[in-house]
Amino acid sequence: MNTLSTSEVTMSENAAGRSGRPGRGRRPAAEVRAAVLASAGDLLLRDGLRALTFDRVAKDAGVSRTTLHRWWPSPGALAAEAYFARSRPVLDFPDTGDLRADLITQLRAFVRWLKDEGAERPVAELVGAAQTDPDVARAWSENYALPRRELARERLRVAQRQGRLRADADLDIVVDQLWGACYHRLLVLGTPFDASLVPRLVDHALHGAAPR
Amino acid sequence: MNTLSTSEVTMSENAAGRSGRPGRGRRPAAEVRAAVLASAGDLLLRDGLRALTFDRVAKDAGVSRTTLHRWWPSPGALAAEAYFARSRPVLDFPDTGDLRADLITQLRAFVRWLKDEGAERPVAELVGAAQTDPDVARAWSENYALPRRELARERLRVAQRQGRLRADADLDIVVDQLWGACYHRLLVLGTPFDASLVPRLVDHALHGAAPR
DNA sequence: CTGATAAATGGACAGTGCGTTCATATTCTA
DNA sequence: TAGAATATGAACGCACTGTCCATTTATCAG
Repeated sequence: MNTLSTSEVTMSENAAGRSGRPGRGRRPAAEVRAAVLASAGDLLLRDGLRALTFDRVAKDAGVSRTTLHRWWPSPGALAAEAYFARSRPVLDFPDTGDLRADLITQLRAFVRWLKDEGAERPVAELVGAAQTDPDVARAWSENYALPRRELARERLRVAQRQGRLRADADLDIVVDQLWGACYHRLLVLGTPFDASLVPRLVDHALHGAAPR
Repeated sequence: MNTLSTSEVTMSENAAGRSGRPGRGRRPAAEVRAAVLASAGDLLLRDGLRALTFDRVAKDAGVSRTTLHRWWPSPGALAAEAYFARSRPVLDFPDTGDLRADLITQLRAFVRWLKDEGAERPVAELVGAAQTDPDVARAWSENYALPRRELARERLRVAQRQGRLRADADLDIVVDQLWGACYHRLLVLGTPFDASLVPRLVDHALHGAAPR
């Protein structure tokens, strides 16, 4: 059974695609790029990563497939770029002086981004593709994972200097235990969770599970 | 550039494959199954999940491609089964009475399994494939992720009853923060780690990062 | 303004892999 | 031992990638 048969995939001619142009010749780079990213983003959100092929993007964006091969090494890499182009810029990490509150704020925003803003599937699929596609892996770490981890680390460093974290605390581990717990459920276990998990998660990371 | 060109993939005729048989007709089920799983496991370990196609497994195992379609819904699902057939059975969780020591033992075994026994790539690739292949997802959670989480939870429950964990501790979160931290680095960040991480990880989970 | 360069286009082709069907030969089982 | 189950080879259609090409047009340097 082909789970990706053509009939299942709705093909909505993209608005940005090919506005009544003639057949051939060079077109403005910005126009082409915008049409491609728009179509790729739509496809990723609507039908998932497996539906995002060069063939479909080319048709939907009104662009030659050759052009896609020219600029993106793989459909996955295009998907990653399209997703980042559309998702919000990285949020600054708040610093209200209250570490617990700031961690809850930021982590809750992360969970809501996943659960309420439709990021869950694209994120899971992109991280998934990154495991076998080096181009996706690079795009993901450079554009998303590592920058965001750095923001978290900075906030934790400040807290540590202020004595709100132990001097010997390993800040990378704290990050891994906060965000990694969410990714663990999302990617590895597939068990549900929502923003109500966040305060408990932060309290566990700050105070541990052992008796005081 | 095709990173999977035929020339790069060494094709080693599998030992279990087709020992000088005639062309047609039914063959012993056990023989066929063993040859398939052996070839699939070899391919997965040697060349990675993307190289594990029905075509290649069929040729390498000396088996008809039709047979593979009959018994496995996708190459990913076959890869998952092949990997579990070859990896060690789930280890019992030790209970020496020392929770910290037991957690370190078990988590260290996990990290060593990843890093020293070649499980890192197959695990990452299988979890990756699970994000877009429901059959892989099911095989992974049923055969690996959920059973192992249950073992960890049981050990934690005992500790909690003995007062070694707070009564209001969330045991799922503890699991997420221990194993999830490793998966976070493996899958999301792609940053290196080894068994020396484990004791710090356990101490953070037990006592938190905040000052006492 | 103009000529050189860069780039997008449609078209075609081969290669790989999936999914399916079929008649046939063989094993398994009741 | 008869009938059911199933592995086999072969073939076909389909989707997608990767690559080439000649042609047409945008862009930019001088």
